[in-house]
Amino acid sequence: MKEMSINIPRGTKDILPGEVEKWQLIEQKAKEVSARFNYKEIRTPIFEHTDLFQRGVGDSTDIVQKEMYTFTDRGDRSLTLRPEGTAPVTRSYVENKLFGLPGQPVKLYYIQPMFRYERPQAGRYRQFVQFGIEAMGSADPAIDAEVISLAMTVYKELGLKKLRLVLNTLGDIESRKSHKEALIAHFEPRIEEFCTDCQNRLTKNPLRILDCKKDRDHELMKSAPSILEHLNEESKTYFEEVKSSLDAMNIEYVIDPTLVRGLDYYNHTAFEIMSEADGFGAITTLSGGGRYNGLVEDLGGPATPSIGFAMSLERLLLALEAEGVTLETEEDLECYVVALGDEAKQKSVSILSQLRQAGIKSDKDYLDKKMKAQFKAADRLKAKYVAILGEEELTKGIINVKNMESGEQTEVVIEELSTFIKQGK
RNA sequence: GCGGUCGUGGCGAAGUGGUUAACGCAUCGGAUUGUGGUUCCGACAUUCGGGGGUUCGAUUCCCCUCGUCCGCCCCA
Repeated sequence: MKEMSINIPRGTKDILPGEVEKWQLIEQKAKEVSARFNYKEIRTPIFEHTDLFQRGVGDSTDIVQKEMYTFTDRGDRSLTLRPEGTAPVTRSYVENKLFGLPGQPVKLYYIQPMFRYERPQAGRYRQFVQFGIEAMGSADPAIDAEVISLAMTVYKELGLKKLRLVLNTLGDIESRKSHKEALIAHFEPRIEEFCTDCQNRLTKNPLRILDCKKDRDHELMKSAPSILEHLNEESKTYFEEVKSSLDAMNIEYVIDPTLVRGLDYYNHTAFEIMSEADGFGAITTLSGGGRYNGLVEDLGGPATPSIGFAMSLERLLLALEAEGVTLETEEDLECYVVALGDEAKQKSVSILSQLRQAGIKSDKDYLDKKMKAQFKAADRLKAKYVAILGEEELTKGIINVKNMESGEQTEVVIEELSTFIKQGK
């Protein structure tokens, strides 16, 4: 590297040919499954007003406190590269009055890059791509199950097997309040025994103490009041119906009462899908989601019960690799045109054009290589056929077509080259 | 924000305080003139992330810096 060269920003990645085909494949799968479940794509801007995330995601969250890419534009507006997809989609839903569309609920999906300022490590990047869906305008527990099912379908159809669906409920506002009070009462007397993070969490969001990895073995952790004990009848019933809908689809899950999602807007159903593949790394969460019945209203829209999830495509790719799933992405060349001499080279341009117009994947040499080197190039590109054009062929008005697998060579009238190759398929 | 690891040609990877920095892969050229995948021969780092210091002399020792990868926090 020369000292003047500029390299890629930390936590970002170039996706080069050879790798990009895998992306195309999983994106295509996400889109196809979404369409099958009747979700429509939505695209929102890469940046939004900073306020959107402060209000939507929550001021107390790590995302807002320390991970946002925020900048001021020339008009002195504070803007932020979106760190997640739900707040922007909700903003758009409200702004474009999608609640007034015929055909409710509104079911949307997106595949877009997200940005968070964090130290990169395996499965964590500063720019990463999330595929996510939002089902807005229904409080039917069956749609919670549909959302989960959609995520699982994408994973399973791509070939992942070692998956673990973790399910929890955070209850409605009333249940959460009751649980929160119980948690504070439980931890407060002995909070000095916990890490400083937990001490801060006590007042801000005591739910997250349960999520602490440092103090997980503390005796108060095990005896902590569970949300499940504080669910009111309505919340309890809701959770039961989500579970029975999952059962009806034969989707397995484990209940984890300590599962707490990191964003403020969640209530009722919360879930995460993890990879249990060996050697996956420290971060095992492939996707996470949950219900957010208050968010639309918080952002100025009508009360709109909604649920969604987001999955990281980077982590999906890691999981596929960890499970040894190979994606079929190879596409060989159909025909390579070898031209010898100036006249043939000129002619090869129109021949290539003929092939490509006929839909045949083809190429030629542009480095003025000798015949032997042209063959090597054709070989490396795994060309099925090589069409050879030299002086002899030119005078006869034909082209020699060699089948690279069999070695068989055939004289073909130039005008019939594409027809000949198509027949060979 | 904290901790660990590493940084030699396009890639992988040896190496030593001191004349020409192994090797493998890839690439390019050649092995009698228009035919590939095998084989053989040849070419390919004035330079060891960057800067400074120690030294007669550093890629190898020290400091700083940048970057990588991994982990913590938290998450997708």
